[in-house]
Amino acid sequence: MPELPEVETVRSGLAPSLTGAVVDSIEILDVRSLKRHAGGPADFEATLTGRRILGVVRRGKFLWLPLEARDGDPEGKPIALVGHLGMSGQMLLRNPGHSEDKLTRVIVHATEADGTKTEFRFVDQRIFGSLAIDVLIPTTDGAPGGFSAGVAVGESWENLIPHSAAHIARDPLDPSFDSAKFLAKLRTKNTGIKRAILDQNLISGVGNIYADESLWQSKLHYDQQAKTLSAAKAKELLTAIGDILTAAVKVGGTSFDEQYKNVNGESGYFEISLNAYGRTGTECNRCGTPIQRDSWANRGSHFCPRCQRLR
DNA sequence: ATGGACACCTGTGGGC
DNA sequence: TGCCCACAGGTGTCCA
Repeated sequence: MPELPEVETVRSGLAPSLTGAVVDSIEILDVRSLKRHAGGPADFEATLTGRRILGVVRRGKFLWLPLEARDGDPEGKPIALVGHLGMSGQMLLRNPGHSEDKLTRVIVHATEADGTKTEFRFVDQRIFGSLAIDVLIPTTDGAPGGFSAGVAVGESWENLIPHSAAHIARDPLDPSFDSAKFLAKLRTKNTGIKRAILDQNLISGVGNIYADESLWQSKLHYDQQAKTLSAAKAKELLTAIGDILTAAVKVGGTSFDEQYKNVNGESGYFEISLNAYGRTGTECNRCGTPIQRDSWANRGSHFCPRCQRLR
């Protein structure tokens, strides 16, 4: 469920507590949450325990925590704890002794830089999300691997990205996002516009909610071929994406059920301003026509059949 | 390069 | 109340 604004809300919530914190111990309640860790649960625990966390970084929907190097690291390569929330993941910070959170899969016990004890709890209903330790490699453009405003320890990890996230394009809130390059590439794509903006190799961070919202905002049908967009229309769409993601980050992400929570276990409020997603049958806020939901690519697409015509 | 189907999972809500 | 089906914010892989 979480898209860029939800993941950014989690990132900014984790950073003050976890930057500079040291991992004391790990509790693995469900090994399936570690399925993307190549070495298995025992290796995960051994590699993470005793490490200092250097920062909290995000690109698109991927989060990672660069870890302090130590003797015995394979090939002396820097590593990070990489997290993805999948459809239903949550990362909660709890005081020791806090009541248990349902569907908790992994708990990392840590001591913050000021000595405070804390618990980082990875909660995930559907287990499409994961935690894994991965090597960090240099970014191809030499710029920082992702977004990590604020506190940090050192900068040896700055221009690196986890190997498992290296194929993910920069997101539109990344200072190193190249708008001109994205727009040019978008207009060569021989595919529908929604498919294109959901392609994390082209632009990252956009998921089903914000895709539908951005297309509604710029009056585009989800199946409109990307290559038919004028330069101006493509730019209008990118502006809508940026504006909507920014607005959603400001209110702490979107949530309409128990599945998305910030690190304190609280929900966001963006649902009040959704114009298309989840509004099947209700009147379009622009023209009054009922919003339609089509089955599309094994999921749903919400749009106004009058404002967003296929051309 | 593109797209479709499917796999990975659990939980909830609606209809009957 | 119980059962079955549809549906849910994502990603990766295999196969035409």
